[in-house]
Amino acid sequence: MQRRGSKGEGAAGVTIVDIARQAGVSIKTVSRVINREEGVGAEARARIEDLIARLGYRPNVAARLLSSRRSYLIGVIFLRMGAYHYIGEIQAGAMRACRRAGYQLVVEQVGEGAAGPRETLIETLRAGRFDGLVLTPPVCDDPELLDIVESHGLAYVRIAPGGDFGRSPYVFMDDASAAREITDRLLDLGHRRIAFIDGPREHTAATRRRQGYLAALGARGVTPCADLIQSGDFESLSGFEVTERLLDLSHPPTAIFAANDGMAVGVLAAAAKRGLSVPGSLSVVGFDDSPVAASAWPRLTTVHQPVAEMAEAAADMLIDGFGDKRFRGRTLVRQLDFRVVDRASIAPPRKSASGL
Amino acid sequence: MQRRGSKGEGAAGVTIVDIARQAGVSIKTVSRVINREEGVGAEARARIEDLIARLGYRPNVAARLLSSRRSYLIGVIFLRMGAYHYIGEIQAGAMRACRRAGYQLVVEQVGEGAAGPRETLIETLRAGRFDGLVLTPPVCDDPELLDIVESHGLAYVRIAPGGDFGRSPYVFMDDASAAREITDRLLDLGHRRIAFIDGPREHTAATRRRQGYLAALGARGVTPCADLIQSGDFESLSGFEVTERLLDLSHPPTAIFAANDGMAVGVLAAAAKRGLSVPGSLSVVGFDDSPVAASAWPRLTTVHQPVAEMAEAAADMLIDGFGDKRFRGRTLVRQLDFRVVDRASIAPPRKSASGL
DNA sequence: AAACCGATAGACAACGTTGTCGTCGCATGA
DNA sequence: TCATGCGACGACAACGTTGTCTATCGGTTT
Repeated sequence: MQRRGSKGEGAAGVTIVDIARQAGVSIKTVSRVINREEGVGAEARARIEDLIARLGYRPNVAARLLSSRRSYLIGVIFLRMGAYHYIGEIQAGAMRACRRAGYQLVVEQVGEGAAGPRETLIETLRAGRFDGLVLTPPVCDDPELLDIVESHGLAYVRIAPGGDFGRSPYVFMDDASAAREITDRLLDLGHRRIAFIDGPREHTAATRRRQGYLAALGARGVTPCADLIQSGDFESLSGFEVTERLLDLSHPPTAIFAANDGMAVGVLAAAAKRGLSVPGSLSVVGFDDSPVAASAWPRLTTVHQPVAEMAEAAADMLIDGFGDKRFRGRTLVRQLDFRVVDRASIAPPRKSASGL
Repeated sequence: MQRRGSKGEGAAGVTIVDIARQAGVSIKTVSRVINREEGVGAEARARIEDLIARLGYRPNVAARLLSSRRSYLIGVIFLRMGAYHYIGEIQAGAMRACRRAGYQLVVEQVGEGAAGPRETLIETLRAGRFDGLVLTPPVCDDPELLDIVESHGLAYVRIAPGGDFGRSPYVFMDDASAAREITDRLLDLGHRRIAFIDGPREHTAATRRRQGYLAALGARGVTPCADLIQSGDFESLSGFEVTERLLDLSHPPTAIFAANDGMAVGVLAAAAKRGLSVPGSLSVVGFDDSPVAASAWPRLTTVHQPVAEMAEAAADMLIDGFGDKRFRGRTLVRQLDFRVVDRASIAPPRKSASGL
């Protein structure tokens, strides 16, 4: 039928048949070696492994899929990919895990264009054959989408889900502790009037960050002042506007903690507009360690989320799970550590304000 | 052999055989319809198409690949994915094209970890079966990597390559014209002492931007002053430092054009530090329309690169090319339009300076 | 009327692997 | 001595599609 593709490469096109013939065994035996199955003698195994290495043999993914229904494909699902800064890191992390285990990573985006997330997800799942899925926020917080995935009988791991924790394996970071720790930084410097800019309600991580903030204040006996807790929508403009209100207060804050970096940049902008130096006259911290945090001015003190590591762990859990009868009933959870990134946007409060 | 997977879904698992049986034709005829081949009567075709739609049949990717060597997989190759802000847009764009044509997008990263880009690329190409590749900078500017791709006989399209233009199809944006146009904005406002902050030498786009800047000055008869052309490294800190030097000049610039947004933010910071209002006392423009540009203060006037569109066009070219005997000898090029994003960081120069 | 044609369609093998089942040789225990 | 069991391995079908080759049919040309 088809001619053997005449690649410019020597090694390409080696099949299991070639190995079998040269090793003087059946293809089934070679298959057993590849898949680490029992029932192959030590010397035959050694001979075959040596040949595989020498000829640079790689199993044909398609044939494998066709025969065994395992695709060695893991999908990462995003909602509107352009919008999030962390997608590169997620992919990089997931890819590390995939490559280690001989898997490939397929990226999919749902909810772009005319069709809604539901439709595109169904379409995606039908078209591609995935062994498992890594679900990112906010996809992983939509019960309806989870239903769809489950109805396809697909294994999946969520990254930083907002709730419904019993439902599937997931990886997460302790937002509350991180928020508490970065608030402590401010407290340690002597700040007492610390404002908090919340995120949108549906973003449950923002809520956990607020709780951490409150816990830190509580632990030092600082009573949180309602005026100082304002809500934003994670966009920098909201950070800007809220800050204007905050600075107009009769007794303005000496430090502002924004629940994400985007809003923190807005805080910086509002301060710049008023000629208020940061961190001299106002300290600012963000959350996420997004790229803007590093290029903002001054460089933003923030919390680094181990995004790549979370994705790597998620993919690892998925791959390990495949051996395990597809997660049957087990619920796995992995927590990863955050890190406070000390940069240049915080300093002790000016005397006048700190005195009190 | 294997039992038919008992999916929770009705439609999954429909094969070409089911369609053929219900339509009362052979599987080959169905195959012809799917692949838009000739030789099927109108009514048979209609009947089959109807069945395909009703049963929600999707060709099995693996079987197709195995049989025809077309994988319907397009790879996008990045170098260190975490590092660039535009990767989400690139993927989103490429995915649009893929989805339209029934392809899937596989993301790959080279040069991460111990192994160099060379090794990981070879490994990647050997493991995955791609129909074609979209190469992003700086991968697409490494002749050695291009050699590897070519030696595998793979079709590829480059996005914004820096040189070696005859070598393959590519898509690009006219950096020079864009730089010229944004410089004209400044000139139109009356600025004559316009500084330019260059990028790192290996970044060929920076060079083209500088040429555009020079061309704009030349067209108005403004002689560029060597003092006003300084080099940076695309990081915001370098923008800050260069600006300090610039502002210390006996005859400082009234406007600064930074070759990317990151450095432009640094310019803004340096101005803020000196209490120089932007755009009142100093106009600033950047390039790229990266996320920081929109959230900086004041919001940065910059050039929007059609990143998503370029990726979409690249994937389209690839897919179209497959029909065409794999690009045999043809060199295709597509140019996409930039757009100057007018925001709040430029204004006419103060009288004292503009007079001259 | 014979020969030929193009349009339409089907039979069958092939792609490269894994799953199932069977066989062989040899050691073990009764 | 003979069944019994076990470890090592092979034969063969199956996965779902496409490529190649061949057959049928109605109409046109000679």
